[in-house]
Amino acid sequence: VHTLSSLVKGCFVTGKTLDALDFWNGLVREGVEPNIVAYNTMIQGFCSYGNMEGALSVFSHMEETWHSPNIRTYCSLINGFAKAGSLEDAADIWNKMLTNGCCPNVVAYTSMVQALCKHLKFKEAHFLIENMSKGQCSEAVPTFNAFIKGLCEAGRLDWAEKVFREMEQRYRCSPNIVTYNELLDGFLKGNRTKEAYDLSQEISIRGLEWSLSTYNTLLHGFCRSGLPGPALQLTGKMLVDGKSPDSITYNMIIFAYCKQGKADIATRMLDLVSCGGRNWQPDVISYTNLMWGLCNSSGIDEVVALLERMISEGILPN
RNA sequence: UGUACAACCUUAUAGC
Repeated sequence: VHTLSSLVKGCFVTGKTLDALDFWNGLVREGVEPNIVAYNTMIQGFCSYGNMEGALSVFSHMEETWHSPNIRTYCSLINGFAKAGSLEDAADIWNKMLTNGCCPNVVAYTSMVQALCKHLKFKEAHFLIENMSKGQCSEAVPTFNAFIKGLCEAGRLDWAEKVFREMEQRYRCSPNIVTYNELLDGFLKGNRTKEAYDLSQEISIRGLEWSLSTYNTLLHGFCRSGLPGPALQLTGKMLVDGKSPDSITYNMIIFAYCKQGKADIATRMLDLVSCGGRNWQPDVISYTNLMWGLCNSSGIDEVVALLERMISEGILPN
């Protein structure tokens, strides 16, 4: 059984879902009796690819053979359905979990809050959080983060701010850098620049460290507002602070140049950063954006050439 | 020796 779990896990992490299924079917047919770990590995594997039919079929097999799911099983399924945007299915699993006498942990709460937020059920999400025990609340940063993100995305910034204050004062749960990044992004996208700035200062005051996402979030705000000065200043600060840009950083800058009609600069930037010993590889997004930029400023030939270059580098068009 | 990357943040686009 241990071998089965390992094989299945290996197949999933390398993207070979079908092989995972083959191993599973083969060994089960030969009389290997899957245990809870093997079942969870299979279910989590399917869920991580959004293959909820696959996950459910394993789950049914589990029920038919009288194997009890544990909290990990339920978490995988709820999270899978939350990501797939299926609130009803997530709620079904949640209820089944309670029926079977399995108590939700903070991971389960986080996924369920996500599912509710996707459907703008903020009152219900709040109610769910209220149900958590005191001890759970203090450990539930991701749960509050999921809630805050949902509120920000829906433009309910004031509500998000309220949750931000309450999580600490009422629930004794200190925000982390992710919490700050989400709010920062929310304020920037809502054009509440002053509050965004204040918040960015508060991070260091509170003894937290800016993450790469913090820089990227701010950079995106500057690029979006067409503020090349602050944007360049921030990339400078990034390097001084010892943070290496990633694909998100590069793609944002390339796109910003394209939007300004400066596809030539964007092209040079891509070449500069990806060639000559640099370790960045442009991805589909980089190329797509650059092609879009070239469409506006160059001839079709250049665009086609870039497309061919992308394909020759082993990146398939989406 | 097996689920141990089970949950939370940041980038483009077209179509519907």
